[in-house]
Amino acid sequence: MNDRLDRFDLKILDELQKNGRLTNNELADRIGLSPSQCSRRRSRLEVEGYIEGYQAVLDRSRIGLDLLVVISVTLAKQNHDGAKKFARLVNDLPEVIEAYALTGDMDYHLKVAVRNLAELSRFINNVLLPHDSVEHVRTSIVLDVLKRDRGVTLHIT
Amino acid sequence: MNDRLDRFDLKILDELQKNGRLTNNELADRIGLSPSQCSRRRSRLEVEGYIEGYQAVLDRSRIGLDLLVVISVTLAKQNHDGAKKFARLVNDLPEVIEAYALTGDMDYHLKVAVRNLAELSRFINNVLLPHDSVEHVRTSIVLDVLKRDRGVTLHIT
DNA sequence: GGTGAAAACATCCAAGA
DNA sequence: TCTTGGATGTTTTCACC
Repeated sequence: MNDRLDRFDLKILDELQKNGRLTNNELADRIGLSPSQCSRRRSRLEVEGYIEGYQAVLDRSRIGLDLLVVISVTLAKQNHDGAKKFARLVNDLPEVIEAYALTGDMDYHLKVAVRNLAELSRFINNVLLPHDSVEHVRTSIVLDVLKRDRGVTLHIT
Repeated sequence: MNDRLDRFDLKILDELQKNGRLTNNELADRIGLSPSQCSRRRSRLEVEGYIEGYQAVLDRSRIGLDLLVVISVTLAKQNHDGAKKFARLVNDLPEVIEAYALTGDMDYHLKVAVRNLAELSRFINNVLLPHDSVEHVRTSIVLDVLKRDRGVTLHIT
């Protein structure tokens, strides 16, 4: 699995999770390797798929998306390809940031960002509920973000 | 709110969400502005807080974290500063990627990444449940990721 | 795993639209 | 006021050690 990653590779991944725009010079300072070595290792980590990409993280509320909600969705059982249709749906909906299929009764979780309650209401009643495959939804509003996604913790020896 | 963002700014944010390591030259090609203009605007978007940072996105399963789970946590009601203690706890736990306080009965949602079921079991029984403030947990395993977080959709005029 | 040099890039400033 | 193009220092990357 990560047998091919030594402690330098792990440190590079760790630093790039914290700041994805670090230069090879800055990486070199932080991990104690030459810049060219960092360049080569980083490029390898990208090519071999350890690094899937780099993302700018935006302040959602700064651009008007003040409401974050988690919507639990139950799909109708009868419809056999309802799951596929639903997957296509959530991928096409710009309000949906993340979507997971889960074990348990409430089959799906959607993380959704909208401007306000009016838009949330419109999204649920005019977009989600009318869809064939959707049987039931339960909406929970995010009151507080206790921990934001800053990547995984890498156990560096 | 975003009155101060014209369509070029929005396009820059959009492109940087998709690829956070775009150079100003690449940005310039994509949005039709000079590289120096892109540099200036990007720096302004950073300083003014529209861009919070840049993150490398890792392939979790490639580094051994094959299990993604959503844990719904109910806190004990009596303990008045249980919420604060819980917030501190989840921030200290490396397994927890995201944590939200929600409206509704199941008060908190944790997104957790672990190596396997043994580690999940250890995390729930030896870490989460023994904590004072935690009353009840319900664990849902992520069976499928329908949509990954690639940032929000910006409505560019 | 490091070095050095060439090419690409970021950033700043003077000047134009 | 917003934008451009060129000057200058940095960064990336490659061949080579």
